[in-house]
Amino acid sequence: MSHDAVRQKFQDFLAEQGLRVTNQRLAIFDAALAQKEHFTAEQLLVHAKAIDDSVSRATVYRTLPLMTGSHALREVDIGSGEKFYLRVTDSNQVAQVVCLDCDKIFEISAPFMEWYGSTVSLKLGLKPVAQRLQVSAQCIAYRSNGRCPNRLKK
Amino acid sequence: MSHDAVRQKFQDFLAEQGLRVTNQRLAIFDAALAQKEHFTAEQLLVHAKAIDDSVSRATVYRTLPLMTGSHALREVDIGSGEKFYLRVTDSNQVAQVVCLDCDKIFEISAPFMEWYGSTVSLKLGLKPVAQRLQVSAQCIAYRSNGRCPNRLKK
DNA sequence: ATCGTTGCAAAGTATTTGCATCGGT
DNA sequence: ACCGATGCAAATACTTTGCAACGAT
Repeated sequence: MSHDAVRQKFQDFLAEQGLRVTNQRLAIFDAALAQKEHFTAEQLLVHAKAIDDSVSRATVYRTLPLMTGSHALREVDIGSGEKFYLRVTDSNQVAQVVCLDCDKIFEISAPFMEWYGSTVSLKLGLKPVAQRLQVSAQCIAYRSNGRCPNRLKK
Repeated sequence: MSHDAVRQKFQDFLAEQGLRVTNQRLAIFDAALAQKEHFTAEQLLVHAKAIDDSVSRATVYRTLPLMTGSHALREVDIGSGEKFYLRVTDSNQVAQVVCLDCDKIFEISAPFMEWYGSTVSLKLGLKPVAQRLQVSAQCIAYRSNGRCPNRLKK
């Protein structure tokens, strides 16, 4: 789906919910969709401010649930204090592999997850809503020579 | 394994690390192992205080990593702000099913998880350390008649 | 002209830390 | 006696919220 189509879908979502289409919301939306990798609320604020300087941190936090609610973004929680977000491309059947050395998050497909969630939830009398699988791992390269090929920060 | 055996293992772990066996650490340990269900740091503080009133919040937070490090407890993060802990009984190959209606956490076995973690991590050049699978679901009973059989709070 | 939306700063929530004192070894 | 461990309160990190001004419909 093109950017414009996804953008339109977001605007339709806002309309359906009786919410207004504001410049700030669109700036945050465009900034979010431009990200190729996982990003935090704080990083999104910086990029959104570059588009529209009037965007505030509060509005970013208030807009993120709207974007996940309209399925434009997916929330990725790796249990590290802050939450990450990622543009929705394919399906929800993805797992995250988090490198403990370089903090990089890899997304990989996990086609069996949905089946598993359904099977197990129904057995408990529950209706599955979402599932997530996260693998924590360490760089083999880092272990052996002290350098992590994917290292970003620190 | 009996409580005494696990307790001894914890004390051995402390000794190995050059750490001291204090009354506070033992009170926190005993309180944690007495819990049958998932608990938070705050809940653990209450129970540990009942055993030894001198236990403080800071010591609970400082002791939790020691207990997970010695594999007496397992950390369970459901992405809800606070972390949960659970006594280790069997293996690590368990997944959590979280009911969005009643906040109850069900633990279920997921024997394929470890295989999956290894396969995928190695493909990325990573050494798997841990994996977790979490399914979010809703009570079917609650959806239909407004009551959740497992409801605890709220 | 409404009434939802915004920015700001203050508040909230979960957890961590500095420091003087305490207590295991 | 040494030096790690503790309680307390302050600090931190991320996110949420109250409120008066703003702006989309």
